[in-house]
Order: sequence, then structure tokens, then C-alpha cells
Amino acid sequence: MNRTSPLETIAIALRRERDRLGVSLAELARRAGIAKSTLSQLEAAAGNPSVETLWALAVALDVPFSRLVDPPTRPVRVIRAGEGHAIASDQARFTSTLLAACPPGARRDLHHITGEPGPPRAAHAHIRGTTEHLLVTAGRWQAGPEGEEVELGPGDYACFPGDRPHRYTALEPGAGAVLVMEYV
Amino acid sequence: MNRTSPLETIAIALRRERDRLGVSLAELARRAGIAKSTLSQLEAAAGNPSVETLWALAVALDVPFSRLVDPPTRPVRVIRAGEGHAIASDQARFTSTLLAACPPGARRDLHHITGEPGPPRAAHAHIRGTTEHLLVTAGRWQAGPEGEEVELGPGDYACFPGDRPHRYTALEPGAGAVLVMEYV
DNA sequence: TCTCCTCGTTCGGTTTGACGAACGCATGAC
DNA sequence: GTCATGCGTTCGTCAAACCGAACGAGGAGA
Repeated sequence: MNRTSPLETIAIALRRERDRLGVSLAELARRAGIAKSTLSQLEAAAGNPSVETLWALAVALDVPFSRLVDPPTRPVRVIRAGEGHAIASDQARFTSTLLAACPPGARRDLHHITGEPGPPRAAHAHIRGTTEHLLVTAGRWQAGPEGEEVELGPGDYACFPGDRPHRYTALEPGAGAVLVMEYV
Repeated sequence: MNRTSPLETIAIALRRERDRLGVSLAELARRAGIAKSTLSQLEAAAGNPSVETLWALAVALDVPFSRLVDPPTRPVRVIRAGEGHAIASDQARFTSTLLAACPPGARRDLHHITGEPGPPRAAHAHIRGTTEHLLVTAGRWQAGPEGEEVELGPGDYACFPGDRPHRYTALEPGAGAVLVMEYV
């Protein structure tokens, strides 16, 4: 099942999550309260860390413990909006539309966002391969990569790359949406 | 966030999974290729196992690694509209609430469902490990595992095991929701 | 009863992971 | 130029994780 050893998996995950936070090896070691020599060896896939060590790192990285022992990430695969299959329920009065099938190896964190009219909320580019899914639950939104914003109403769905600068603007009071952050 | 230490979590998980398989401590140690003294101390929450040791145990127990380190999941979790830890943006008038962080190795398919009042939509049990996330966008719903249905209004979020029979009932015309099917 | 087996725990000895100091290498201030 | 700061790596020391052996407890069978 698993080709790569857990140690390599951890080494890759540590490096990936540390890059995501944009902190140095020494800084992360400080935050986690471990010797930077230990962390250096771990990122080199040399060594066999104890649970306490890994736990401290997971806390410092602000990720669930198990994310560090994830199987390695697979190459980037993006599913564009509209590629989902529409599935009709066998029972009447009920429909289910597949908005986006999850690519293998991707992680999707589920958020609920709300906004009020005003200046747009500018989001910096996330790590490469990030995709954002937005489904409006209330009010109207204007969202998307800079220069390619689209306007969305209740029930509308959009997905766009999150690894470029992008914005959210609430156009009506009490605007809400479901935001799914997808990391590959 | 986590009250119990990772070591206790592991100790409990080891005991639970071993009981599930119905094997003795010595037998499990044999299968995992570790000394039974080591395993004995781990189940007593004494010690600080290395990743290799834990990995061998996870393989021998035939469970994903994360099952040994993640605290047990609660059956049904509801986050009411406005509840949850909302993170305010640096730019005002914008909040983001993390509903569910994606577990490693999981796949999440994103659906938008609509329903009309009438008989409930009964869903059969999906494959083991499936979790469903539901966030209501419009109207009111009653949903959840059979006998544990909860009523949800706009903005409410619930997640529950999908590997048991469960139902969705729309209580108002034009009810809508985002459904995320999570497969481990 | 006695024997034999397996259970889980406890006890030294060895291996090794974690630590801290020192290293070489960059970059920036003066 | 020199100095200072921070980076990531390497090395020697020490604590501890892991191991194997021995232990007492319980059960099955002759």
C-alpha cells in the first residue's frame, strides 16, 4: 500500500507545512521547543522521531497531528467548475448536484464565511495547487481571482485557483457562503 | 484543543484496536515485530514511542496511522449559525469559521442538495468510514443518523457518520444545503 | 495433583533519539 | 574591509526507547 516509508512521509510533510507557514527551520524548532538539530535531521528523513517530538511540531505548525504522517501529495490536479456530475435522486422532490469530485490526495477544509458590504477582502496567493470552491448561501458576492471576479447569488457555485491573489466582496448585508479550501 | 495527551490517546487507541481484533498483547507484538515489553508500556501510557514503532503497530492492527493518534470522533456534531470559532478578517466585515479540517487521506465530494417537504429521503449506509457534512443554505432540514436526527436552519452545520442509515427531511419549501461526502 | 502453555508485567543491557555547542555559509550594517 | 546576525548542518554526550530474559498469574489437560 504505502511505497514511501513513514519517515520520508514525515520529512516531506514537515518541509511542506513549514514552507506553508514561511518560517525558518530554526524558528520552527524554537516554537516547538525542540533542538533545531533534531528538526534538521527529521527533514532529512534521517531519524525516527518520537511522538512527543512530532506532536510538538504539529502544534507549532498548527496542523492536526496526522497531517504529518499523510501519504505524500500527488501531482496537481484541478477540477474546473461544472465538471461535476449531476445526480438525480430516486425520490422525488430531492436533487443532488455534484459540484466537484475530490481529487485523490487532496485535502479540503470546510469553512463558513460571512461578510458585509465594504472594501473587498483581499486574499494573498496560497500555496501552489490550491483551489477554492465557493457556494453562496445568502446575499450576493463578487469573488474570484483579481480581474476575473464573478458575481454570485444564493445557490451559485464557483471554483477558482487559490494560488493567485483573489478577492471576496460582499454586495449585500448578511452575505454568507461556504468556502472549501482545497490543497493538493 | 486536545485535553488528553497524545500518549494517552495512543494508549487508549492501541487497547481499543487490539480488543477489536481480539488478539493478545503478545500476539500483536509478534505481528508488529516489536518486543511485547514495549507494547505493554505503550498501553500503560508510559513511554514515548517512535514513529517506526507506532507504524508497525498500525500495520499489524490494519488501521490507518491516524486512527492511533487522533482522538475519537464524536457521533454527531452541530455548529449552529453564529456558533463556532469565527476568525475575523483583518479587514472588517468578514468572518471565516472552520467547520471541519480535512483528515489526511480523506476524499471530500462537494454536493448542493435541494428538497421539498414530504417523506424523508432515506440514505443507506455508505462504506465504512464515510462522514457527511451538511450546511444548510435555505429553509429548514431534519437530518442525521436514524433516531438521532437534528433540526437545522440556515447557516447551521452538522456532521455525522454516513456509514449508518440516515435521513434527510426538508421541512420547508425550497430547502437547500451543501453536502460534503467524506470518504476515508 | 503436576505439568505445560500463554498471558501481561518488570528488570538490566544495548541501541538510538534528542540535545547543545560548534561549524561553515550567507546577508546586511557600519 | 570588519562585525553581527541568522541560517542549516555536523558532532559528542546523555537520557530513554527498545529489546530480551525472567517473573508470577491464570487455565487446560493428563
